[in-house]
Amino acid sequence: MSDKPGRPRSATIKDVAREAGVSYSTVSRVLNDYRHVHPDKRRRVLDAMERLGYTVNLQARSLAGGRSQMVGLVVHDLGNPYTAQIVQSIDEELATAGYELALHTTHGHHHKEAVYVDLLTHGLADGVLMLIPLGPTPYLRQLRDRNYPYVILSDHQQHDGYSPVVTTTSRQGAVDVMQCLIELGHRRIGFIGGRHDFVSAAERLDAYRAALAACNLSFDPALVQAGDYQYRSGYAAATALLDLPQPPTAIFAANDLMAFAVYDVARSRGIRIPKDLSVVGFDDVPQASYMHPPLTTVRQPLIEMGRTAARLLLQAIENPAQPADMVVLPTELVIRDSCQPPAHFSRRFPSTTAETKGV
Amino acid sequence: MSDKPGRPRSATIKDVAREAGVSYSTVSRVLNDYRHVHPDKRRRVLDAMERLGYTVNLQARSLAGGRSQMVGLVVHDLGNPYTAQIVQSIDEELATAGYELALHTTHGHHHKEAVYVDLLTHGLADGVLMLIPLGPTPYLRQLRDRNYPYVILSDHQQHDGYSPVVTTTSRQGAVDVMQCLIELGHRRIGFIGGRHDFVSAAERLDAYRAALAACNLSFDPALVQAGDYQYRSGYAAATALLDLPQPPTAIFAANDLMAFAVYDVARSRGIRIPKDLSVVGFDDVPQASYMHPPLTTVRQPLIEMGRTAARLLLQAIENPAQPADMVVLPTELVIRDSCQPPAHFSRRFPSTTAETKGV
DNA sequence: AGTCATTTTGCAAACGTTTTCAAGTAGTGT
DNA sequence: ACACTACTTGAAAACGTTTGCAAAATGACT
Repeated sequence: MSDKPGRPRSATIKDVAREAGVSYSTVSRVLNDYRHVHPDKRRRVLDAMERLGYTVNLQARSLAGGRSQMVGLVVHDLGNPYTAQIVQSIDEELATAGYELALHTTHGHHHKEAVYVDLLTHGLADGVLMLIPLGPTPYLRQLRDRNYPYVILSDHQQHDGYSPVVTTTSRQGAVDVMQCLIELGHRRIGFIGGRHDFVSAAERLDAYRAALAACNLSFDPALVQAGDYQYRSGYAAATALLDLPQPPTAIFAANDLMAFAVYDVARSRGIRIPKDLSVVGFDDVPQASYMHPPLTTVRQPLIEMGRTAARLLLQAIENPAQPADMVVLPTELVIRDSCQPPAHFSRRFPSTTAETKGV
Repeated sequence: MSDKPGRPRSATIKDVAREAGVSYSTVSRVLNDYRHVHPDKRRRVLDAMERLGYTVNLQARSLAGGRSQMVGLVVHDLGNPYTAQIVQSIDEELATAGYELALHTTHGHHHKEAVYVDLLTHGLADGVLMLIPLGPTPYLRQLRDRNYPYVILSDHQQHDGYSPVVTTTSRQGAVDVMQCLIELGHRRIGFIGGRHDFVSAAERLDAYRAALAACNLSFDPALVQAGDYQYRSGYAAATALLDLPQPPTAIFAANDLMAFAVYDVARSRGIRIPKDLSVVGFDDVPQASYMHPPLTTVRQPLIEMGRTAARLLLQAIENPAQPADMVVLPTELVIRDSCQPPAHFSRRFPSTTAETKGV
C-alpha cells in the first residue's frame, strides 16, 4: 500500500522457493524441466509460481549461461513491403520455436549495422539474422571467428564464401523478364534502377544489359533511369522515360513499388497498360496482383526466404559447429496482364527483322 | 587457435580493467560517464576498450539495475500495412532516443499478450508499447500497480481510465464517411465490418447505424456484411453485397484493405467506380492513393500515432511518477475520386424524399 | 605539520538465474 | 542387514554489470 515510487520487485525464484518450501535450485530445475524432481515437490513449486505470479527473468537466465530465447534481426528499412513481408515470416517461424525477435533498423545507415550486431551478439540474442543489402562486410568475419550463429538474408547472389546465406535466383529473374519482353517483340525497353548502393540494383541492371546484348539489341543509355526502390523515384524515372522523344514500349522497374509509379504516370497521360505500354516489376509484393491490370513481376519467395533463414539460424543455434549452408531459392516470373506485344507489332514477322532502331 | 566448440568468451569489463591497469569499478564508471575519474585513467581505459574491442553486455547491465535501453512492442499482426506503418514510426522515434525495439507478435492470439507483457516487463525492457485491439485488459492493472512504464496505442476510443493511451477520433471518422455518403445522395449504403473481436470494428458498425438513424434512414441488415480486416473477407463481403437483388449504391469498408477488394469485385463485374458504385475505406494506408480511382478514405495519422506513443513512453521511463496521459489524434476524411452521387440521383430533389425502401 | 574538504579509487554486495558438486534418500538384490 | 544403484536435493559458484561504502590520495587552508 505504501509503496515507494521505485518499482516494487517482482517475484523471483527465491520467493517461489520460500513459498514452496524447497531450495531455489529445485525451482530452477522445475523451470527447466529437469528429470529427477519429485512429483510432489514439482507440484508444490508449480503451485507457488502460480500463486506468486512468477515470471522468469530472461536477462538473468541468459546471463547465467542459459539461452535468451531471443533472436536479433537487423534490417535496413521497415517501410518497404518487401522487408515487411520477410520480417513477418521470420517472426512466425521464430514464434513457433519459442523465440522472440529483437528488431533493429539501420534506417539505411551502413555504419549502424556493426553497432547493432555487436550489441546483439554480446549477450542479448542467441543468434542474429541480417537482411541488409551488404557490399563489404567487415564484422561478419568476426562473427564467424567467434563461432556466433548468424544467417544472412540477401536480395542478391554475391556472397563472401563463409557466411550462411539465404538468397534467390534474382539475377535470373531479371534475365527472365527481359527475355519475356523481347520475345513479345519489344525493342525499346526502359529500365528503372534500384538504390545505387544495393548490390541487387547493380545485379538487375547488369542482367538488363546482358539480356540486350544476348539478343543483339543495342543499349540505349537514355532508356535507363536511376531509382532508389521508392515510389517517388519510380515516378520521376517513369516520367523521364515517357518524356523521351522515342519512348519505350515496355518498362522494367527494379521493384514493384516503382512499377506502381509507372502505372500512375501512364494513367495520368492516358497511356493504356498493356496496350500502349508493357510494365514489369520485381518482388511480387501482395499488392502487385491487386493492381489494374494485375502486374507481371518476378516473384521472390519472400515468405519462404524468411522461414528458411529462421530455420537455418535455429539449427545453427542448436549446433554451432555445423558448416555454413547456402540456400538459393528460385524466383519465378509471374505473368499477369500488364504486358503484351508492342502496338504495330505482329508476331508473324520474325523478331530479328523487327523495328530496332538504336540511337 | 585450438578453440573448443563452445563460444570464445568476449572481453568483459574485467579484461578491460586488467589491460588498463585499473579496477573494474573504474571501468564501469568510465562506461557510465561518471564524474570523478582521473583523465589519465579514463584515457587508458578507453584505449584498452578499443584494443580489446569491448562491447557492453546489456543483459548484465540491466540485471545490475541499469537500463536495458530496450523497449518492448506488442502487436497482434505484422502483416497489416496499418500496423507496419505504425511500427516503423515507433522504430524511428525510438532510434533517435537511443532505444532498441523488442518486437512481439501475438498473431491474433489474445492470451499471448499477457505472456509477452510479463516477459518484457520482467527485466527485458525499460517500457512497453501495446498496439492491440484490446477489449478486457486484465494485465494492465498489474502494470499500473507496479508502476511500470507502458503506453497503449489504440484504434478505438474506449479506454480503461488509468492507462496512458494514444488513439484517434476514429469513431468520428466513420460518422464523417456516412455523412459524406448520405449527403451525396446515397440511401442504400453497404457496410463491410472488421474483425468481430476488435473494438474498432464494433465502433465503426455502431457509427454506421447511428448515422443512418440520425438521417432517418432505415437499417437493412442485408447491407451489413461481416469481414475481418483482411482482403479475402472483403472480397467475399463485396460479392455478397453486389449479389443482392437490390445492391447498394455505395460501400463503406471498415478498412482500406477490404475496400481494395471491393474494387476488384466491382471490376470483375464491369461495375464502374465511382460511376456505378461509390467506395470508401478506412486508415489511408499508402496504397490507397495509388488505386484507380484513388480511394476516398479516413486518414488515421499512423506516423504521428507511433511517434506520439513512443515519446509518451520515453517520458514515462524518465519519470515513472508522472500521471497517465491520454492523447486523441484527429482523423480526417480524405476525399479522393471513388465517390460520387448515385446514378439517377439528382441533387435537386431534397434527400428526404429519395428512394429509401427499407426491408 | 595538522586539519578538512574534495577528488579518486577499490572492494564487495547485489541483480536472478543456471549449473556443478557432493551429499542425502530410497529402492533393489543378496 | 549390506552393499549398490538410481533418484532427489541443497549449497555454492559462476555470468557481467552497477553501486554503496569506505579507504586512499590530493590539495587548500590554517
